[in-house]
Amino acid sequence: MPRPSSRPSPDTAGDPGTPPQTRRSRPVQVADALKTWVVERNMKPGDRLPGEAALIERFGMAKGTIREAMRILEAQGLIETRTGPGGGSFVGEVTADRAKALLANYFYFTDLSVANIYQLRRALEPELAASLAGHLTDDQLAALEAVVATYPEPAQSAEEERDQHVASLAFHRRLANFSDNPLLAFVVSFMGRILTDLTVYRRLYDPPNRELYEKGLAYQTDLIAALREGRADDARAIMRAHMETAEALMQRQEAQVLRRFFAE
Amino acid sequence: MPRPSSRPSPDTAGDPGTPPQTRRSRPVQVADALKTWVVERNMKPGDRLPGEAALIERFGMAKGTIREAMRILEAQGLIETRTGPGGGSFVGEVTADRAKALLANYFYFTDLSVANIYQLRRALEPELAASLAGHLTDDQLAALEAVVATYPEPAQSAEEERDQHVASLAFHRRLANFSDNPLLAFVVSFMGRILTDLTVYRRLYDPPNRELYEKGLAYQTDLIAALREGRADDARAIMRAHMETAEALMQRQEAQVLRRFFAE
DNA sequence: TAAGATTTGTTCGTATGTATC
DNA sequence: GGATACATACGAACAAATCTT
Repeated sequence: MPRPSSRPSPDTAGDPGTPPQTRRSRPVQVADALKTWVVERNMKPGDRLPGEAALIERFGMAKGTIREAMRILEAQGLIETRTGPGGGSFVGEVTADRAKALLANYFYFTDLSVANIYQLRRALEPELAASLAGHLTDDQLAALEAVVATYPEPAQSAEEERDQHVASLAFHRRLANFSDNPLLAFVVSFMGRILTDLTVYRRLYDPPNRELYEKGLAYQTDLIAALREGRADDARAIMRAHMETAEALMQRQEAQVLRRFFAE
Repeated sequence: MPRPSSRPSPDTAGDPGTPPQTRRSRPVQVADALKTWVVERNMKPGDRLPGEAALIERFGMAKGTIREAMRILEAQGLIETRTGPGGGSFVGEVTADRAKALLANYFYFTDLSVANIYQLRRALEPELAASLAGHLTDDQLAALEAVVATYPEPAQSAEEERDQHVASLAFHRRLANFSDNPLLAFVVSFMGRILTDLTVYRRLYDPPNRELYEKGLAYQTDLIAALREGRADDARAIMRAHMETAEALMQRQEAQVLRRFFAE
């Protein structure tokens, strides 16, 4: 049964002014078309896209091609898909987690050092703290205090020291998410994620430095007080000092950032 | 011709300890498996992955399923695919541009204001300038001077003012890419991209403010001199002052960040 | 509970396009 | 130009998930 092969040739003569540069596959074309379609109609997360059958008809392409296009959009977090009646594809909000995972893949190939990350933390987190001073609700302050309360005694080993550092990072990520600046929140939280998930702590010998530990934790109570009382300059100074301590802790543990892909 | 349908049931009884949470589709499973495969074997960009036929056999799945998996990886920039003899799929480095595009999609749903972006620019770019002072080659300095040379006369209209601001952003992005800190380079460059591509400038009336313009451009020659002579503190101060001027310019023009999806 | 309807998910076989030799 | 090796695309059937009755 010979099919008519009505598929239009990809290089249909015309359009000499726009060299197609890298000729894009059909699934990519469909994905791009759907993207602009969503933008033009100003669709919002949750709005439904045409079903497979409709898209097959509208684009005049086979089911497999359409499905590949949907997987492309899904991989970027732009749509979600459900089976069953009432199912279909829907505009999906790109979550912060997904955006961080996609960005982490970039840094899989472009390695980061602890020093690289702390250059940004030193610049950003003091500003974050200052901008939050006097703007946190009691609930938010309580949430921060709850994190502090989880810390156990001073670390007895490098492993415990690591655990405490991870817990401290949770404090910072929570703080970041209180910011009303989405970009600042994202960048700070992203660094926290990298340091939490991707960092290996090498120092398995030598006793923990108790003084360094206490300096590393005491700041949080002071910081919360400054935040509550709206002392922006104090909050900034406290955070700045802490960043230096934290970086020293990381260096002392010979921490390294690992290479890894992220799924979702 | 009845096919055997030897497809294994997705919920093959066992494994009660690991509730599969959100059951993942087969293409996603394949994509994840390939990701860990690449990481475990420490493969590098350009290394070749098994061909379609091999993957079909290894995973025991149909061609369409495998192809959807490849589109997922491709959409994330993790592989590239070529047709023809010697073709196939290859590990592909995630480019900075692609990472920025994926990240920009996140901020499509999480709107940014000019003030949001400048909060980070004020914190980061002075540090960037300081860290670069005394570390740039003559070629790099010449490249910066070349950008400065492209600026025309003081703007006669808000439109020209916009053009000059865009040109100035190019200066900053170039500077960012000279950094040996990939994270800092990425964040600064990303902000430059957003401001360049996504910003609309509203002020179409009122004469440009000549004094503001001159302050807005003179800094670049001073900055280059400070960079060349290794005066880190000066470079920081110059950049800091410029950031304030630039933000004022944006506010004066009532600039706004647009919503838009990015393709590649 | 069960049956039916609806929509995506997966498979198989075949044909076509593309780059290399 | 022809042969080869690979990805790309098509179409029809079947499977699975999920909602409704």
